[in-house]
Amino acid sequence: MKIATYNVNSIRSRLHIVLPWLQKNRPDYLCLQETKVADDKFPAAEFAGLGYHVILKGYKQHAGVAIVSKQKPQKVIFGLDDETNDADRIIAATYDGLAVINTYVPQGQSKDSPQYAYKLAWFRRLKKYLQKHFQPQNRIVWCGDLNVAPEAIDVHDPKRILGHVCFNPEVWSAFGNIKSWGFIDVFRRHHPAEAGQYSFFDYRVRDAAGRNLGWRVDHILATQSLAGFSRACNIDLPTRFTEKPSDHVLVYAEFGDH
DNA sequence: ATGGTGGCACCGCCA
Repeated sequence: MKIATYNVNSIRSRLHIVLPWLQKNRPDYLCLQETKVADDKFPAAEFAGLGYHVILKGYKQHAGVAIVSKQKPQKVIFGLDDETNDADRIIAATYDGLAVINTYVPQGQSKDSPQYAYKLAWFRRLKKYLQKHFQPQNRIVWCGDLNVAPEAIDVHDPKRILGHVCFNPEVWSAFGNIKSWGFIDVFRRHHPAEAGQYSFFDYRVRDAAGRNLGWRVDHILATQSLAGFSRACNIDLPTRFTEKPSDHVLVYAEFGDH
């Protein structure tokens, strides 16, 4: 089983990257974030043309998530299933005993902003959601743009970046609280202590990708029963070195016996 | 250095 996650920063502006990647690599699942498109304008036919199903939720302008899959999803949950819901930030589906949870966690803007409080609360809401809908002993993969760099080796300049909304003890604790529910960082399982592997490069930093000035904020996590079978997890840097790239790159993992 | 770039919406906002 192959799964990938990619913050596209507009799906309509990234089809020239996504469709060839799908065709070449044929993953079972591709989780997309920041599709930035309302549902009726999502380019679903392009995915159907490659033999993929797609479930999606987005409103105009910001956020938006989708799961592209070979198999038809059985049960789909849109949003956090609470009052605020945030259906354009989390979408989950089950496929024959596997649950795929795709999230676009709020970035948080700055530590003194309401958006940051919202981000921290978002992790608490996610914990409730997991407890309500899922069980950690089952096969679950949680992936997406989680807007957290978990360790010093996940950013290019930890001393300078410390205190950022994606890199500080408070978000590490919020993220750790979700992980402790039952998730293992699949990338770190295959690359323990390896620094310099990033999934996000700020557009505003000159030649960020060329100079490898990045952050690892896009993740693939899995519950123990699934993570035990992971075979590889890698960051697809070439998705950054193309025409009109997203500021994120694609991350992919493989599970199973071949 | 209080910018920089990019995307979508509108004429700012979020990242």
